[in-house]
Amino acid sequence: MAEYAKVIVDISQEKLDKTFEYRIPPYLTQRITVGMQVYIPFGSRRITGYVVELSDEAEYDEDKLKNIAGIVTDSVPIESHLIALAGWMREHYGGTMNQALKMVLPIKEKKKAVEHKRVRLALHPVEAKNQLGAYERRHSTARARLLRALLEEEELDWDLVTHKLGVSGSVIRAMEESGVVKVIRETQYRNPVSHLTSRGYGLTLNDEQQEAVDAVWSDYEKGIRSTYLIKGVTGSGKTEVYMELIAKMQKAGRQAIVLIPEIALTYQTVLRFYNRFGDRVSILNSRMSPGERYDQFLRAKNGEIDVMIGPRSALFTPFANLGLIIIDEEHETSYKSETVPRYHARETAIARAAMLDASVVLGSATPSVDSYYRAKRGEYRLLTLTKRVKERPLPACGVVDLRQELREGNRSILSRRLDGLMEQRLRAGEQTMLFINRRGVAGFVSCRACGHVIKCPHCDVSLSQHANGRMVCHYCGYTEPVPVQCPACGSKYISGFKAGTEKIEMVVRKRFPEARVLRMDMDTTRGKEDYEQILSAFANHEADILIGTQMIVKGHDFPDVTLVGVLAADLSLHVGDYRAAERTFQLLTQAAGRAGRGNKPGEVVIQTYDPEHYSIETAKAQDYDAFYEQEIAYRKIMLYPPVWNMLVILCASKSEEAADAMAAELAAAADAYTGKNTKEKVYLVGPVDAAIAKVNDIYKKIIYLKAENYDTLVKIKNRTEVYARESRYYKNVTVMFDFNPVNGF
DNA sequence: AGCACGCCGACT
DNA sequence: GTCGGCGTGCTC
Repeated sequence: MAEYAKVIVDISQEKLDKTFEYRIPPYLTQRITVGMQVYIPFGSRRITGYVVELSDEAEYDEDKLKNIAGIVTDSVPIESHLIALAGWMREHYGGTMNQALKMVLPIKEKKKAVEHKRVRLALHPVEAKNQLGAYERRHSTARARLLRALLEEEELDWDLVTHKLGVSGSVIRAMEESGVVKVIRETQYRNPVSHLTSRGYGLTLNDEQQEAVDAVWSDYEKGIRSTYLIKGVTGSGKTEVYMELIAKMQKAGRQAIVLIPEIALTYQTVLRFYNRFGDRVSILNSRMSPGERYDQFLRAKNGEIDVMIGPRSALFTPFANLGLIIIDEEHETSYKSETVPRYHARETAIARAAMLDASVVLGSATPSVDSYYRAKRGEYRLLTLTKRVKERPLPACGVVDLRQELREGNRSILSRRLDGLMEQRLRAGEQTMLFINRRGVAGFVSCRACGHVIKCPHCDVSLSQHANGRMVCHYCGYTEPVPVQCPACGSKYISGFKAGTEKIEMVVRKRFPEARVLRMDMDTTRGKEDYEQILSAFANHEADILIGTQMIVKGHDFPDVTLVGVLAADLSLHVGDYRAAERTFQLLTQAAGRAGRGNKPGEVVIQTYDPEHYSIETAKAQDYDAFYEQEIAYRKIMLYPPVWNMLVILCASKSEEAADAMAAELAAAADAYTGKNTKEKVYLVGPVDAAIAKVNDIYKKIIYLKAENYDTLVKIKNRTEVYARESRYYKNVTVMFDFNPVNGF
């Protein structure tokens, strides 16, 4: 029986991100297991923590060990494997154990939802002024500082006070006790999800669908657990395959998790699952409060449900007998977390499945290059669906060369072809969607006459325009001034590309004054409701033309849309990262998929300065395999993921000197380490400035490492992490790690 | 995070 | 001296 326990303190603070060792009193040895929440004496107080490890021997000084005081019984006991999974995530993605645990565990404290603390002036301004005088006379600088700020603005954010104003928590508490300020703790409650009822119907599968089900199920029955990639064209009925597999799992007494991109988690999608599984299904979404999320997790834990549908975070649903994890639209970049731990749901799902003897099914019409590569190598099993359940013609897809347009005197955003087709649609009472991909476009520099894009001579990525009139490579730091003439054709029409949705809206309104136009982008969609509202208004044909960024190309069916225009397809091609071509192909394919969802045939117009680029040519032909072959060849030559693996180390600091110094130290440390300790070749680039070198006065420096094996990079990360913690800059510099980044960096 | 401890300037 | 404020460091 284990006598000692390692406990992680239940406070999310980096300084406390380590385990503390406790002695297990004899009366508890039988009951304590990994994952339990326990009461522990900590300094002079008593707090709670989680048991993360049991051992027979003490590592820490035996004399200093204290006893575990008891078990927290009203908390939901958590599966120990979720803690193991948190450990795996921490190891593989960096960050702290606490951050990983917070991600994985159902909300810890039952009552306390997200608490937002604010500091408020509790006195009349007149009294406060007197008090301020008193503080100043007493030289209570911190108190005076806070009070002065509160006289300007009655209520301040707690974080703002503690960080920006530099007033510590103890000072605020003292002032609260003397009645000068009041700390407001507000919790946000939100409405629960509406309930649906089941119509409980089964379904018949076609041959292909049945084969896919059989492939997975026969493996399952033989005790084989694997990862399956279902590559199924749009409309081939992947969801039916998922549901059939879930039903089989359900009969076998095991549960399933279905991950769906948040954006596709619509009423219709959920309804299909409800229709099949009734109230054995639950959903999770980002609008739910931690409490609601906790309730759903509780239901899963209590065995009230068998299927959980939700975005990335639903992966951590605490099912007792999880048998299947499905990831729909597995190519979606939203499966990669952008906050620490920067985990990828696909990889993490596979890790969790391995711990629980479960299977993983990935599905996509256009799989990620990563997954397809793994499937082709036999790491995943590839299953293909080629037949469309409802036979509908693919939309006709045409490419317009914008260089040609310019040569022939058309300088408008709309090509003549697109313009003409839009007019036709308007007359026919059909709808048009115009799509511009603007995200992450850090101002690449291109020639409007010949389409030439200025690239880094060393890195094969486009240079980004910076405010100082120079262009910078975000991979190696190479820099040169923006040229006045195009180096390829000599034209003076060379500049950073800018064309926003607002500008397009203006142009369209002017050109088609009679049309009803909707615009959807970051500016018009403040909240989730705006988003839904605009899309449903358009779906109800309350407008003729919808203009938007990538948010309009995902989810939602618009039966009356028969024309989709992609205004500048290459915009996403020149974001300086190695996934640009993949992202472009995916976006074009999705955009094309919006045309002709109803009975009328659709048409797609792709406008571009770079019509010969393979991602555009293959998207036009809707030929995934052709795209994949070109793309994987490029990744192989450049040793980019998935062929090799990449680790990005980010150093962020308010002080540029500190960030530079830390980055330099870490680069040197990583370099020295790889030279000595890894047999295989490791490439290190940097430190260089991040794509956005300064955000909110925080400077960002980046180091890139490439190695064939992921584990090598994990080792380097571990080594660097330790090194960073020992550095004298550690206090002032945040160090983050990102493996195989997906959304640029 | 929160608490004790110890330093330091101001005041009886 | 000593009182109170504020920064620092530690918590198994």
